[in-house]
Amino acid sequence: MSTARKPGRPIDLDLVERRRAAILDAAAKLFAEKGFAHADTQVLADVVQVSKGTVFRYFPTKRELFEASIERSLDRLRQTVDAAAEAVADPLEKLLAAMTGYLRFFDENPEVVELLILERAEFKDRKSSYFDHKEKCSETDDGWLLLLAGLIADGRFRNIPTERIKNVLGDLLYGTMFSNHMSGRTRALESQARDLFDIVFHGLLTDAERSRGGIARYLPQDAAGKSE
Amino acid sequence: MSTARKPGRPIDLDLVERRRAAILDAAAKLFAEKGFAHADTQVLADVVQVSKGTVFRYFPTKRELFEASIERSLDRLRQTVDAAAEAVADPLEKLLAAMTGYLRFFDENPEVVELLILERAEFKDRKSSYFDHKEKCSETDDGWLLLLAGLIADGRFRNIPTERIKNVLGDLLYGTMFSNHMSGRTRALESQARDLFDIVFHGLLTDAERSRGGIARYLPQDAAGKSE
Amino acid sequence: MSTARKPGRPIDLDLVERRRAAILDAAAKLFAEKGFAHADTQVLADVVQVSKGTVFRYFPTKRELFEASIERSLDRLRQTVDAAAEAVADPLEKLLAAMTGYLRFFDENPEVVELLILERAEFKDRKSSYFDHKEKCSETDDGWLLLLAGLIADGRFRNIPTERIKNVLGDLLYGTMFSNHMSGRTRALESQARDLFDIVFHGLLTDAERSRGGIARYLPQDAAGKSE
Amino acid sequence: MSTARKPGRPIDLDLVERRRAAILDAAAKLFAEKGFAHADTQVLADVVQVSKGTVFRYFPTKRELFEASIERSLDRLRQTVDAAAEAVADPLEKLLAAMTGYLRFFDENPEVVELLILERAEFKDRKSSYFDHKEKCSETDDGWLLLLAGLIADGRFRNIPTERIKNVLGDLLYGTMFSNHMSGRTRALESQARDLFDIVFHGLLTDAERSRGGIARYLPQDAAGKSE
DNA sequence: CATGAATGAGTATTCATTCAT
DNA sequence: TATGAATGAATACTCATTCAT
Repeated sequence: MSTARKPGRPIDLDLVERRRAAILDAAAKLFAEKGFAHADTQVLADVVQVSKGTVFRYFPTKRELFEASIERSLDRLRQTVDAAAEAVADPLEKLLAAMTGYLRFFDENPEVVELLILERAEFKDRKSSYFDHKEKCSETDDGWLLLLAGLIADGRFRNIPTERIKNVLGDLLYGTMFSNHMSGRTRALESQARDLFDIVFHGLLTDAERSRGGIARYLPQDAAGKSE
Repeated sequence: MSTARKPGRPIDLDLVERRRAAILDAAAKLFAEKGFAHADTQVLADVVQVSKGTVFRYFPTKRELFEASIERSLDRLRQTVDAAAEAVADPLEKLLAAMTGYLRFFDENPEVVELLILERAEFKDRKSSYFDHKEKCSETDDGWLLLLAGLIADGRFRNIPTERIKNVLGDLLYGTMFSNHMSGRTRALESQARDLFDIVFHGLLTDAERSRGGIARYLPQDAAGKSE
Repeated sequence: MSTARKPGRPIDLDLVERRRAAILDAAAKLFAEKGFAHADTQVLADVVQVSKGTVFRYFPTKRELFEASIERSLDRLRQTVDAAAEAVADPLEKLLAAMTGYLRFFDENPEVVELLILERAEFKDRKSSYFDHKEKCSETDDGWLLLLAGLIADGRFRNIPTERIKNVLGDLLYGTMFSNHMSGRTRALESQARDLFDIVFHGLLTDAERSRGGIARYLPQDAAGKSE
Repeated sequence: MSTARKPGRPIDLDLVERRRAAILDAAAKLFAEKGFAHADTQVLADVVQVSKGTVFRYFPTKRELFEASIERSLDRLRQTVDAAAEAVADPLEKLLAAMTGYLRFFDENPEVVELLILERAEFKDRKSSYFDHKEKCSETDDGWLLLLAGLIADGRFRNIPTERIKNVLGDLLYGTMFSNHMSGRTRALESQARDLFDIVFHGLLTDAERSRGGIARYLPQDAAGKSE
């Protein structure tokens, strides 16, 4: 186990990792294209140029293969979004960059959307990997909540509970992403993002309407939201 | 020989309609619970208390059965939303009521969300019934666009292209609905809706930040949103 | 039961017969086209413009319907052949006419060949209607044997057992008919018949070869045929 | 790494061939007995003592299994006939041997007749394998036509177009074979063959009748056969 | 008598998973 | 460790036949 090489055929530990990745990538594409049930492991094996037996050595069941490929995709999503956010310094700009990065990731990796759909379609028992992943990240890293809190403290965001902001933004992005994918929307991503951000950041109401009391007046119970 | 009555057993048209509905309702629940492939037509027949043959008399293929059950669900969604909107007169209130109605429908009929997911998972070739339905309704009835235009004309909504508003609100609701369903969120629907509306109608930014120029300053190109 | 008409709606006894015939004719075509299993009684009912129930009133099972339609076809075959034979007086000419009539019948009614094939394919237990029919006719009417005997007595045919002649001619026609149908042969029927008759009536051998002893010399055992 | 030997379980090519043959033979018998539709693949698998899955590994569809089993039978027919013909030297004797071999093959392998019938009954779209096979063999090998031409040149056969002779003999055998099978004829094959050959080689007519002009006088048009 | 809605038996095919080599 | 042959569970769909009206 040391760095000292043993005689004979070297054990290519790296091969294992490369092969695992190759299998997962091919699996993601195959699942996305064919659906879970119709994705034939034989086809997968052919694509990766290993035998079916080998695929099952790496992933003992088709389901585990599927879960692993979704996990890998979500890791890449997180990395992409984080990278986009880290490229800028200003908190608000960071938020915008992250949101755009999120939409762009799914735009460029449409098979990941399919995986999310398939997971729910096939494994209703299991909690969605997407939300599971999201939750886990939140537990270990409340960076976005801090960022939102900072924006509020700086007087740039209205005083809305940060958790709530996070939820609404998350839902908006999630829905936009799905919507884009499933409806076949083809608008340029950047332009679409700007329109969306304009509305959610500035709100739909005019200043006049807001000063008149905003939507609170129309909501069934007046225990509505009290902000700012 | 006088009347148009043909010989033989008369047809009970009402029974046909009732049975069709019973099959579709049972099918929706079964599909939602088991997924498309694992929903056994024999089980369905047993539930509805008819023979398998009868099920296939009504719907010649499992797929057609599925599509019909989704169609029926979407019709019910539309009716629910329309009814909610028509209960109030003020345009803004109408909009809020419709949005709440939408979320409530899926909250009360969670199997419909499953159907939407299943449809995409199984029939990637077919355009999503949801968006198809949406599109068809838009073609024949641009009521919501008119309502939005009215709100803008009245100075209550900022001057944003109505189509864009509709898209963003649609995506927000779509995402929230999915999100609620898949993440198992359990918040009271009314409370959640109010929080969501607060953000999207009033915006996230403070008045101070808005008067400073809003988010336009942070967006990659300044062709951003021009409001009010 | 007399010719005296009773009051009220007349019972159209003829209708029964006409309908029976219509069903059988349509059935023959349908069976021939689709095969036994794939011939749908519903389709048959639609064609004849009666209900499925009515079809089953006339023929209690699909199989009986099939047998009846084959029986009807074979009756028509017999009539056709008999008519052709009766049109001429000379015995040899009669024979030739009958054989030509046989081939022409199947040429003009190809669906009958299909029925013969289907019967064997589906009902291996039952004796072939064709041979059954042939046998029955032979029992009641040995006209062809008499005719052959006459030809021999007249010194026109070689002295071969008439039963044997009948068998060989029967097999030759049966095979030619099947062969024509299944291989899609398109030669004009008359020309083909003449070629065939030439060989079977005159034989393949030259006079020289015959006078040398014919084929008897080449046959395994010399108990061969002793003719003339 | 030196030899071409791949890792993993080696392939037993011989087993594959033996198993293929076993499946085809069992299939031929099963089809012949039950008919195409009623031949259950599970039963076949049980007979061959493999799993149903294995049967489908060898033949992806029931139909392909059927076609392969018919093909195998026709290959065996050809071999049998060729072997019978090659056992003798004299052309005429060769012809007689081949014809007898043909009849004997079907006598000893009655299931092959059933396969031919089933093929037509089930797959009306496909050209009959029998005639297809026959055609293919004729294309590559006109041995029989040459043999007939030789017999004519030698003054043993009348001068009839060889193609025509081949057709008539083919039809006669085909019909005799079917006839034997379907009518349940039980005569000793050799005896039957001799009777048949006697007629077709020597003809039905007496010398006297032939010298009087043969059948040409009785045929509708006198463009009949001109022989010898 | 006629109708046609309802029944339910019968079967090819796919593909994850195992395991002998 | 890699291979790929073998396994067998699981399921939509058709259509003859029945029978209530």
